Amino acid sequence: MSERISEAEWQVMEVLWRDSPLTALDVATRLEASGWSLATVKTLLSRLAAKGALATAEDGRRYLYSPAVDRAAIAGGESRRLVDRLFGGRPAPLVAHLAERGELSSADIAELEALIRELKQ
Amino acid sequence: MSERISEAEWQVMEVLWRDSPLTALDVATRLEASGWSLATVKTLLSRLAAKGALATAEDGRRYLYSPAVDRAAIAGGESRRLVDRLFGGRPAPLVAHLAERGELSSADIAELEALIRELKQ
DNA sequence: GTAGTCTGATTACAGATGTAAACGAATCGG
DNA sequence: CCGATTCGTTTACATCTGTAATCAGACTAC
Repeated sequence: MSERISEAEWQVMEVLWRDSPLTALDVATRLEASGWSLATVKTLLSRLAAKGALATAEDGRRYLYSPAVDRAAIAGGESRRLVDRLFGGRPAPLVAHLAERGELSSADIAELEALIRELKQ
Repeated sequence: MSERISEAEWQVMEVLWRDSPLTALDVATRLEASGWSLATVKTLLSRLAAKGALATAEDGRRYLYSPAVDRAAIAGGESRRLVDRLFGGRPAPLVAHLAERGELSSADIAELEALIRELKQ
C-alpha cells in the first residue's frame, strides 16, 4: 500500500530489488555490513510484508521474499516529498545545494545536462 | 547541533526562517493551516530549542524564538541523505524521477538549464 | 524417535515523533 | 487585591523505528 518505508527497511528492500526472491537468511547475509542480527532482519522483513511492500511465497516451512512495490514509484514519491518540504516543490534549488556542497561530479553534471536537453523537447 | 529535525519541526523552522524572532503565539498563528493546537506548537518549539535548532531571547516572561541553524545547511544535508539513500548518491536519477512524474514545469527546466550552464564552467 | 536446528511469530523495550492536556508562576484588568 | 489570562514546563500517550531475544512448531540427523 502507500505506507512509508523507513530507512532501515529501505536497505532491506534494496537487497530484494537487486535480487529476489530470497530467504530471510539470504537477505541477512547480504546485509552483513549493516551489523544487524538475523533477528533484526526478520523483524524488518515482517514489517515490510505486513505493510504490503513485500510478497511472500511459501517454500516448505520458510518464505521467499520478493518486492511487491516498484522501486521507482517509491523513490519518486520520496523525492517529491523532500523537494516539496525543503524547497517548496522546486527541484533546481536542490540541485544547486548539491552543487554548492561539491556533491556533483562532472559526470553528474553531464548526466543532468543530457537529461535537461531531453526534457526540453 | 547535528540532531535531525523532524517533518513537523521543519514546518515550525520554516516559519522562523521566514520571519524572526517570534513568540510562540505568533508562530502558532502562522501555522493555523496546520491545524495544530497552540500546545502542540509549544512542544515543537521546546524540542527545537532543546536540540539547539532555535535560540531563545527572553522578552519579559516569554521567549522570542529565532533560528540557530542555517536553513541551507540543513536542507543540503537532508538532500544529500536522500540522494545517497535512494539514488546511490547520483542526483540525475532524482531529477529524472521528478521529470517522469511530471513534477517539472517548464520554468523548473529552464532554471535547471541555467544552473547547469553555470556549473559547467 | 529424540535432541538439535531452522523458521516465522510473538514479545520487548528504548528513543523519536505527533499531538496535546494539565500545571504552576507571573501578570493584567478592574 | 483577585480572578482571568498568558507563558513556559511537565506530563501523557499512542505510533513508529531500531534493534533484538524468545518461543513454538517443524524438520533433520542420528
